[in-house]
Amino acid sequence: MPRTSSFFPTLFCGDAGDARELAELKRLAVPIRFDGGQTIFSEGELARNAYGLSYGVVRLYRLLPDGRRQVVAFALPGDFLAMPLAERFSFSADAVGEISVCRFPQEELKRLIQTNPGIMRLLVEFAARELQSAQDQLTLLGNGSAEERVVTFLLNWRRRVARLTPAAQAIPLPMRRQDIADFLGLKLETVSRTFSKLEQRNAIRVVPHGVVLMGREQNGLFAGSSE
Amino acid sequence: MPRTSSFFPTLFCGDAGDARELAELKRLAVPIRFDGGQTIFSEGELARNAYGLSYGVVRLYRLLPDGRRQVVAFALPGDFLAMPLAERFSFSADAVGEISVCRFPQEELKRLIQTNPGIMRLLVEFAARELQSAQDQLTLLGNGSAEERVVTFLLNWRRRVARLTPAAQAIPLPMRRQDIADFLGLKLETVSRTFSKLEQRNAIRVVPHGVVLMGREQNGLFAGSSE
DNA sequence: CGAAACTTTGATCTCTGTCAAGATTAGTGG
DNA sequence: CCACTAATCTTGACAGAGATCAAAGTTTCG
Repeated sequence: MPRTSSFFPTLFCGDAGDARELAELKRLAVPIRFDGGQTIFSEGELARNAYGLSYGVVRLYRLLPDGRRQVVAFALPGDFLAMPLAERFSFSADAVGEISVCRFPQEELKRLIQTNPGIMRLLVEFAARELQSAQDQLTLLGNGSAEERVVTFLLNWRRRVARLTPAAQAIPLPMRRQDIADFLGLKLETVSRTFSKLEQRNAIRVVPHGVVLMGREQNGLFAGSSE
Repeated sequence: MPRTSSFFPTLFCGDAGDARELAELKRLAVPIRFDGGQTIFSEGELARNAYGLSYGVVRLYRLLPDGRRQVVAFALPGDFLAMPLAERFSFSADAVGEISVCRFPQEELKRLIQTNPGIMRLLVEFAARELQSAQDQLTLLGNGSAEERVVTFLLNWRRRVARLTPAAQAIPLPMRRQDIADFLGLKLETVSRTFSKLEQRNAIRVVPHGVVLMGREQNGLFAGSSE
């Protein structure tokens, strides 16, 4: 699993944000660790803190009254787990395997953002990227067959993971089949069957905690999500 | 159809943004009209201009290589048609019936935004609202039956329209069945059948360019989108 | 008035969901 | 370290919601 720079402020600012702004952000950040399965925050809760991911994978999801679940996104290091500035969380977040996050006191972060155009800028860009990624997902759920959804998911996931840990033969899939299913609007049996079918066709190989994409399975199916 | 304040800058700023910022925004705005069916901009195009909607309805959509279409959102007065600051449009936009927009030269708008924290703030909030609305839609497409999708669409649409034109017995539906279908990830026959089924059950009445919701059909199905 | 566009309705098929049983993996305690 | 249990994943059989194909009805507009 991604073990890289491993500090949210650095990852979030990238090369942009000037040194002073980065320093300010670091000053507010409180590092915290969570075990797999633990909940960082829940839908509807007052957003006293903001969270940025340093290490690991987080699933962001909504629960419907009748128990159905929609995984809205999987967060990776460098992502805010929710838009800061929002009054309340509009989804829940929990750790997929062990993670580390940076916690920011909401009020102070707000002040920091509103007085630093550079950070504000990064935030708008982050929001725009998230929005586009959500629209990609929308397009996928609105039009794609089970196979298209799974393949597109794998390709997008690989791209995102590769950015963090360039080397890597197999694509790590730390989340459960159920998580993937809830992300793709399918049932877990369908996800499982689709994996099997792709494997029989030698398009992928299913390994313990991931998959290996075989021969240039570059099915450019749907526009790739997030940037 | 919505005939209200009818000027984008005013609608966008609401009560927030101070007078000077609003004046600046007005100064950059060039009003333009389009007929129904005309395209304002297309996916992939360089974003030389930004557009804000003053009057009418705009469908924002993506086309897949094989001709399938996903309507990503319907814009109403007060909405930006796309995030300013983006280099290129990530979807196409065309008029549903007659509309008026404000066109802004991208570069100057960018400068205005980056020097006015108030406007920047409004923009972040707009982005956050759009993101949440996209996630609501995701949840709907990932979990909802045809009927849930249609009912949720009607309720959300009514809420948004009501904000602009408070009085209104029937909910206006200026878009085509095909547009609704492509928004909800269904086929137009399914949308049509679902309308018929709801009508037989006396939940709605289908009228020439809209529907009337009958007796408290307050099916609080999914979290209501956008804000 | 008449043609084109749009909508509704019908008949059938298919993909995915549902229900159920096995197989595999992970985790625990002896 | 192994046996045993619980959790997760895979596979099978069947059913159903929505897609597809086709035709009739309605509205729009020149």
